[in-house]
Amino acid sequence: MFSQTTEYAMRAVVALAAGDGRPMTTKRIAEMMRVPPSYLAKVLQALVRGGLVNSTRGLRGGFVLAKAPSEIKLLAIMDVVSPIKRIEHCPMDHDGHSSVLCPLHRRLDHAMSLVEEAFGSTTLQEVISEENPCPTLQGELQQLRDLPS
Amino acid sequence: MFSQTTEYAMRAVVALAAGDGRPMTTKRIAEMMRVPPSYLAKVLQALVRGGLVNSTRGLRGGFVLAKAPSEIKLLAIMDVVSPIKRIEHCPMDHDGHSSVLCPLHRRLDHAMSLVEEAFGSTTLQEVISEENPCPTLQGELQQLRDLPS
DNA sequence: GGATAATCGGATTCTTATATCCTAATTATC
DNA sequence: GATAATTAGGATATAAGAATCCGATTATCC
Repeated sequence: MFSQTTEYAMRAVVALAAGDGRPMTTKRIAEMMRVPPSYLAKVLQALVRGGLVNSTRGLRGGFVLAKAPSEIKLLAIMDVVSPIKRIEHCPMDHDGHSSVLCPLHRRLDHAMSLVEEAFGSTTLQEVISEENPCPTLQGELQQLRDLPS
Repeated sequence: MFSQTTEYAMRAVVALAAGDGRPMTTKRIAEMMRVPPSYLAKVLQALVRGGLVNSTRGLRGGFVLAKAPSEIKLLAIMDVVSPIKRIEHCPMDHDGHSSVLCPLHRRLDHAMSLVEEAFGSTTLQEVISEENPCPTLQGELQQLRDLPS
């Protein structure tokens, strides 16, 4: 239901949030989060343009979060790569003279509002501080911590 | 956020539910609900295959609901054309040895569950019996009622 | 039984999303 | 200043979704 790009964007931002604050390269994020590296590069560019992530080029460069994880909502990530388009007026009403939605589109829009609400009330901090039973990611993070600086 | 095909499928089924029970042709539904007729034909075929709609060929043929509107949930329509794929296990965990989701995918899956719940608890009957302020559809339905049998 | 109205199904096109690759620009280090 | 590491951006390929078209099939009516 969510686009592949949204998936990758969320994974990337989670990776950065779970890291130690030093810049992470595309390659490392890609390996860590199992994302196609060349596509991830594009997604990261979009996140930079969207103001969620900062990049530094050159040796020892990479990507870091632009704000603290507690300041980043999941919704903001989605908004960058494929924003939820709420239904403003009934798409069957070509003249747009009705500001009230028809029952069908009221339901559709309501469903979207639930998602918006869910992602709008969750911060990255919550996601990374929650107990993490995913063994794959756990292992990767452990390797990261074991790295020499 | 929902596919165009889902939109069209829901519109078509609402049209049938709001009708008088006589078969409606693709053309009429298309005009009524502002859907590309040739594509609607495909969507209707899918709905027939999914068991939500019955079709009769030939003169005076067309499409009718397979069940009463009170027996059809919005979720069933979505399931036919683009079913919600709940996240069973973390897609970053290639071995699939963890049945518990990681925090990120727990959130993503939860958002989907909200949509599933919303559409799973709404019947077509509720949608069509709700007061309908969409002037476009109102007009079309009025025309339909004024038709000679 | 023939003419007509309608769905059905396949083939095709168009558009968008996903993914890859290569070159240019940038920066730390030696 | 040269070198290696890294992002940025453009061009391109591949896949999937959306939409169209047309001939075949089916059913009704006269």
